Amino acid sequence: MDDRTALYFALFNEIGIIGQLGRTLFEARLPEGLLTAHFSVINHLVRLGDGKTPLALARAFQVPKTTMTHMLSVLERHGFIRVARNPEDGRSKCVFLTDAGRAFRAEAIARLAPDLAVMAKDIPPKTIEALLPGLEEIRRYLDTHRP
Amino acid sequence: MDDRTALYFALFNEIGIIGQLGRTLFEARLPEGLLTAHFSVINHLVRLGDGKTPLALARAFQVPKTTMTHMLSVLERHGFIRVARNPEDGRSKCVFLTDAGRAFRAEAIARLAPDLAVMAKDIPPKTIEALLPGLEEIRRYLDTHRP
DNA sequence: CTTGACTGGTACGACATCGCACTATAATGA
DNA sequence: TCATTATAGTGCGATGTCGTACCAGTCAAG
Repeated sequence: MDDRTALYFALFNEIGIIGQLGRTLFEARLPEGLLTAHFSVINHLVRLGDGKTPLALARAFQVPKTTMTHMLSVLERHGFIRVARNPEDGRSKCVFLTDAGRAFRAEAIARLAPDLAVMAKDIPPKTIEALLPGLEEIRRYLDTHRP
Repeated sequence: MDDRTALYFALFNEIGIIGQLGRTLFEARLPEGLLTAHFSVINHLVRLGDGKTPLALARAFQVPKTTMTHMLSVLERHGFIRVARNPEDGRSKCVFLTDAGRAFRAEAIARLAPDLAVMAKDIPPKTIEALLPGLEEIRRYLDTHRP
């Protein structure tokens, strides 16, 4: 493997490990039976607005639509979302947040915050700020160059 | 959510998305039925030496030992590893790479290299080099502060 | 030794993810 | 209009992940 390949390979390796460890850490703070994947959907709807269709969400998360169907059913069972038919397209639906959904997100973030505060003692905010622009650039690249 | 929490939160968010997109990209280059998780185990054995026990691998990847049992059975079925009993502990086993396993890793990397070469046009190696130290620092922190 | 606690691995069941096939609705075009 | 094609969502089966319970082997106390 040549040096350049090794460099990019190392990047994805580090990111994969951090993602795994971070996910495990976060899920230890979530209510029983809820995963990071579920939180991510709620978080997405809060940040970018609800009313999205299931297919739009599946595309945003780069998962098959069957996976999204299942995730939404879990979220609906917990009362975090409400799924209504799409008035503009009879085939489609629209996903709306409920108050419980917003509360779930707020509480999950509040539960995680202390861990991040501890982490900040070892990894100062300056380090994070320095990393984010590069990571965002890579994310944008991958997002626009999907297979 | 206060600014500092938001900063660290954004970091894990970006890393999660990049991990997801990178994984999808990589798996499109792997043979049918093999996932990044399987490749990672082989890659780990090549880089850090084989002969590890299943439990040591499970800890290294931060997955339950039952998950590792399953992953190893898949790799053994493909002929990529050989599992022998541990001469030093009758309860335990040792995992060894086969030639097919090393070949699988080499081919997977070769298949991914062109994608990385294309990526390098938009995201120069300099950017990656600038990111890696910070990411490694975060990875080490999380690795030594597991729940 | 023998007993009791501990550790490495696995069997099994529950849930998550995902590909395939199918239905219902929409859009297109002859 | 009506037939064809495309799109949104779901049911189902296969596989991956993981918690619990269990067995076999090890270790430590006595």
